[in-house]
Amino acid sequence: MSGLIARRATNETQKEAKRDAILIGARAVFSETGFWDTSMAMIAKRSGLAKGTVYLYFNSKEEIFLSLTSDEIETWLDLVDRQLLENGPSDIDEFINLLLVSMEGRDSLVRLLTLLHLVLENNVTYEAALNFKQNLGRRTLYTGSLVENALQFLQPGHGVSLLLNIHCLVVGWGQMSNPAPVLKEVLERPEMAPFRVDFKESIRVSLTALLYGYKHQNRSSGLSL
Amino acid sequence: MSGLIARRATNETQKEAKRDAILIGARAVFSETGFWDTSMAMIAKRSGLAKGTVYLYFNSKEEIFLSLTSDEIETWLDLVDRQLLENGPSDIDEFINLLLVSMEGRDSLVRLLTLLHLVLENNVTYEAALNFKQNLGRRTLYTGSLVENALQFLQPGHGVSLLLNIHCLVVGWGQMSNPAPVLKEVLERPEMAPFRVDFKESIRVSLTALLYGYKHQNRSSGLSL
Amino acid sequence: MSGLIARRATNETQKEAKRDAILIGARAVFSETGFWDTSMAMIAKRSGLAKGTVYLYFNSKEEIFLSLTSDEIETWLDLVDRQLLENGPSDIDEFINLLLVSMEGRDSLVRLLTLLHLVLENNVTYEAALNFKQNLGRRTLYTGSLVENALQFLQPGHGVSLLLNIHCLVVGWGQMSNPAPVLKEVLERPEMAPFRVDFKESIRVSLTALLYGYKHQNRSSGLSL
Amino acid sequence: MSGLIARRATNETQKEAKRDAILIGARAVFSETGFWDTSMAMIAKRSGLAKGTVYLYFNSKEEIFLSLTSDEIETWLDLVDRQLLENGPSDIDEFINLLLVSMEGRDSLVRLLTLLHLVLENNVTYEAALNFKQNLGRRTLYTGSLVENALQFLQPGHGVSLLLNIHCLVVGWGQMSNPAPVLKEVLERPEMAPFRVDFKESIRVSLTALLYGYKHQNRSSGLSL
DNA sequence: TATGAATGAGAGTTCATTCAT
DNA sequence: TATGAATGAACTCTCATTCAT
Repeated sequence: MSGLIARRATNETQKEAKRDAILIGARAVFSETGFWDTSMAMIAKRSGLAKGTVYLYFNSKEEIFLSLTSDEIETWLDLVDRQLLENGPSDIDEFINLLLVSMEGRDSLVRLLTLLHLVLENNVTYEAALNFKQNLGRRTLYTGSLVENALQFLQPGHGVSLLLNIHCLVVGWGQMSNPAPVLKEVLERPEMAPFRVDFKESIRVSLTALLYGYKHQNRSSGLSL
Repeated sequence: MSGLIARRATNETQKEAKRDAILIGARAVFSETGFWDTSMAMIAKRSGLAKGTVYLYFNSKEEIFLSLTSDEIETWLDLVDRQLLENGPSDIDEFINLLLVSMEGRDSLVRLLTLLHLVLENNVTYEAALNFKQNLGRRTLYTGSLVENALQFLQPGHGVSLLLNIHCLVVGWGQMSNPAPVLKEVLERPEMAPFRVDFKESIRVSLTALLYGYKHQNRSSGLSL
Repeated sequence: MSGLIARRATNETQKEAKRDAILIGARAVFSETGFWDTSMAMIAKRSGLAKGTVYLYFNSKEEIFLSLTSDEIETWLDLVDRQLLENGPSDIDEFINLLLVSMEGRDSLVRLLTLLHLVLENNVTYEAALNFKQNLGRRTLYTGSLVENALQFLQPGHGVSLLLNIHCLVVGWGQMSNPAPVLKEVLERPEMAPFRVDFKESIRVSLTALLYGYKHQNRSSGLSL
Repeated sequence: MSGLIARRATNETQKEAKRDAILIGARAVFSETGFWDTSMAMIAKRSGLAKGTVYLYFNSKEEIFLSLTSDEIETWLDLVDRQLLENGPSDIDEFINLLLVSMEGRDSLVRLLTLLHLVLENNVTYEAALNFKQNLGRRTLYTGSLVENALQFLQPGHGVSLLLNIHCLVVGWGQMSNPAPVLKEVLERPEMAPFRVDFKESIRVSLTALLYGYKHQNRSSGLSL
């Protein structure tokens, strides 16, 4: 009996392993070749599977992307949660530091977030989109509540708003600080200095102003976020 | 007669007119079909020209996009400049109102900015990228200086930084508030309410906090942006 | 059943068969339409395959050509070898007869050789060129040694040189004796008589003089080829 | 009156000059880019004329090629004629030397001859082909007769045959000694040594054997060429 | 479940040729 | 006569997707 169950479990495990193999392969290829220039064939080859097999697990390149992004966001949120619970930052600067540290070495997350919006425009089924959004929605609500705990001046519900705001900043500054090769070359010209941007520093400055602004507003009035 | 586009452009003015015809066609197709799904053939057909003719004026779909974006940004900056000079907003809320009004009806600008970063990753020559950036760079520096005049608490050079910041917010909130069709459907579910976002309102809130934050910082200390 | 080409080639033999089907189709189209005016689409259609399928087996029209040429040359060399071993020609005239007989009905070989040099100028990868040359190189060295056996007055190594010389004559006279349609029409005019050329006869005459010349030189002196 | 004639003459001269400009431009582009990869647009640009203008003088790229080739062959034949008349070579080796010297620095002639046969397969009108062949035909008959004078063992009419034979050798060895870039790389491998070929040396060896062979045959019998 | 051969629509791009100016 | 803008057919090659094995 336990043998049977084990065998079933093993099969499930094997399927999970194959899914993971695809995701791992896809992550590697995306980061090397860029999302738009990678084909399903490349992902299959990198995963050590046949093209047809990949289609047994994902309906499209876009859904692979979605799954990958979901994982990366969750991992990051897990880390943020842990830090919020452990370190209990009590002021804005500590909170921002915590965030910035949590983002270190997560270039690929930034890249994925940057693409996310556009990837969702094609080849994504309702089911996949729903699943993605519900997962992350729940996850975000939870982290949002932790954020509200950390930053006492936030009104209820504004933890999530802040997270969305951070998402915007990450996407916006992420794009600007990771220009395409041609642009990079252009930006190296001396007159382009005002438009060269450092991701971490930009996030820090914007977020600092934003949070002090919120705090100030909430103190001086009941202005809603 | 002058309104007609010449069958055969024989001077610079007529060529400019033909270029514009292509840009107008392209804008229409981009907005209906989305950038990624429009082909040069579609642009040509919509402009009433042969495929080969389009290639006489632009090297690629991407360069058409760039030209279009450049035009739209400039038109918008022109408007902002005019408003700043005429209305001379003297406080943050007036400034933000001016900005928001200037953006009304400019959905296509938002859409273009949202794509800009990714479009630049393909088929754009150094020359095209340089031309684009230099034009806009100069333009932005000018508007930046006007902004500094309007918001006296800004340090020199921070006008441009603020414009970049606004760019980030526009891209970030623009993406979130214009979800792809599948996502839109998903977001209509009741539990998704916290993630439904209104562009104008979100920009207003973020920008307000950001600017009050800046002002506060600059008043209380010499903290650099 | 074995004669049929499998819908889907699942093993090496079937794949070889499909490759052959493409080559057969290509040969037909080349000879009807001429190499320069045939497209991959035409080859695909003639082979009863989809365009994409042809690309699974060959990287370009040029590589199909190369493969075809390689096959035809090898078949011809095989025949020459056999004849040399069986008939053991012992004088120049017998040798030349043997060669001429071996070329009968090989118009397509002549045509291919005539184009070979130019086809190699485009779309041929190093690998394809290397493979082609190594195969034929080995093959030629072998036949060259048989030729040396047959014509005792040849010095070691001169069998291959003679084969190259023959190649030159075949290409040169092949071009002249197979003029393009317009030229053919022009050559029919009476005053063009001196420039009308018969392939077989021209080869015979040139080769005879060439070989008697060699023989003479080698007898009277040690003059190297 | 003379003014009118002069003006007409000038116009004719100008037309001739324009024709020449095209030919000079074409020669340059052909030698840099190769015949197959040059377009009419490139020839026009290089000649400093508009595309349409080129079509006023030539019907196609191929006819430009033909005209160019005709010129180069004639120039070469002129040189050979002069040498034959001045130096009056009386034996085979002197004759061959004369020929080889006359070919020095004429790589472009060799290249043109190599392509001639294939170029004639497309876009050449009957008139152009006729004109080409008649010109060169006459020219060749004359040089042929001079050759017969120089090499006394040649029968009447065999001067032209010899010239055709030389044409064959030039084309054949010309192709082999000027391999396409890929082939060149392949031929640099050590095992390819037997297939590396020097144009001048190969021509000399082949021609020597050929002529001694002819001479020998004609002495010992009445065997026709 | 896994494979990878086969498909074929369609994208980008070029260029000989025409013809309004 | 000269121009060069405009054309559009044609070509190569890719790749998501299917499906026989």
